[in-house]
Amino acid sequence: MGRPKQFDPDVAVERAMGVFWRKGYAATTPQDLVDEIGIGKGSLYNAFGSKHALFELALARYRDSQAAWLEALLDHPGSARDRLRGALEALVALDLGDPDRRGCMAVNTAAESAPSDTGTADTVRMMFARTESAFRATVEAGQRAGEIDGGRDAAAVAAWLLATVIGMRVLAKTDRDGTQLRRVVDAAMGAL
Amino acid sequence: MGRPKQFDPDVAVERAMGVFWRKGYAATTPQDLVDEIGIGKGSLYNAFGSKHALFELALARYRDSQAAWLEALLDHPGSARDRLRGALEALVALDLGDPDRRGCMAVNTAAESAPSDTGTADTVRMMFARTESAFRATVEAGQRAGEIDGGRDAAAVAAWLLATVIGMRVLAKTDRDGTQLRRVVDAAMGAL
DNA sequence: CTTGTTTTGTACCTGTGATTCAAAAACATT
DNA sequence: AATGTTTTTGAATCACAGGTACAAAACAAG
Repeated sequence: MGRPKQFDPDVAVERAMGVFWRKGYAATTPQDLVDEIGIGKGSLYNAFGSKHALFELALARYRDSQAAWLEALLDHPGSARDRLRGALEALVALDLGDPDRRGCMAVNTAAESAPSDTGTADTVRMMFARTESAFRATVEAGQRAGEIDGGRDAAAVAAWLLATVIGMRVLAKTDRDGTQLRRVVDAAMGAL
Repeated sequence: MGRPKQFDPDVAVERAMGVFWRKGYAATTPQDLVDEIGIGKGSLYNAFGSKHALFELALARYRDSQAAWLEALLDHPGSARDRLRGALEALVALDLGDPDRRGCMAVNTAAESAPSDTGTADTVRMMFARTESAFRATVEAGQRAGEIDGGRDAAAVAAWLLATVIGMRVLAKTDRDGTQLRRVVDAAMGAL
């Protein structure tokens, strides 16, 4: 059945994800990719077809891992408010801990490519929808537990939390010391 | 004093702003720019030096016009809450009214270029700071008027409003019918 | 009307982006 | 060992990005 691959495509997608994440789609060159992945151009195009196809794989992988990460965080034991605060603080720590300050790959992609690239826009929308759903479930749990005002529209609160998080992840790219981000978390939790 | 320019540099910067705004920095070519501005390449490079220099001018123009627009909105008569809601709704209308769904050029730039391009990152930070200041002044006015809880940290609330707006402008690029955006406004005002 | 200055249009150039191709290499099957 | 299939390597391709060079053109000053 032919010569076996000398590299793991999953690893290659993951490395590609790192490059696209840091540099953005348009600014990433095939040379950047082969340098990072450690394979030849022929192998890359044989395996993935095009830069854009590889990007879609990388973005889908980002979406899945990121969404799972957030969902796991919100699924922790504890009160709904604590879980929400914990998730926001974890996001702040994640963004501030990244020496490259890449922010969120989905947000970056939305800003760079949507709506002209409908394929990636769909993937981004999908991730936003998953995030919003996770927030909504937590908010509704908080309402049932009496921690959050039941009169509020949970769907609207979830959309607002999503917007807050997206904004934070953009701010993470320009905020140097993180005070701005921490303020956002405090004010958001105070407003909840 | 030499041959006079056959084009208005201000108009040229404004048109360049439109192209960069729609396509992003990396994806915009000098050819795109001369096509849109309607001048030759020689004139473009003679007048502006480089693609990047022109981008900085375009971004600075965006920052000034956008910040002034928001400040004027928040400076309207009426209660602080009404002014805040009015500003958010105006932003929603602005974003949904754009057939290209370009969102906010500063946000797009932050996502695409910060923090690797420190020059543009500074311009973006400057615009964020102006926006945050305008929000803060409005929030403080609301606190003095008793419309907003005086116990809240106005700076934190302003940062949180900034994050909310940034998030909305990213969502504007993927949200098709605008229901998501309107929900964000409702929930944010309800939480204030 | 000459001179000096600045702009303009066109041609040009170098590098690289994205992709393809040919041929050799590494397997499985028979 | 011969064959068929798939991958790898590395060169080659082709267009275009980003910018430069230069001569002609359009002005002001004297």
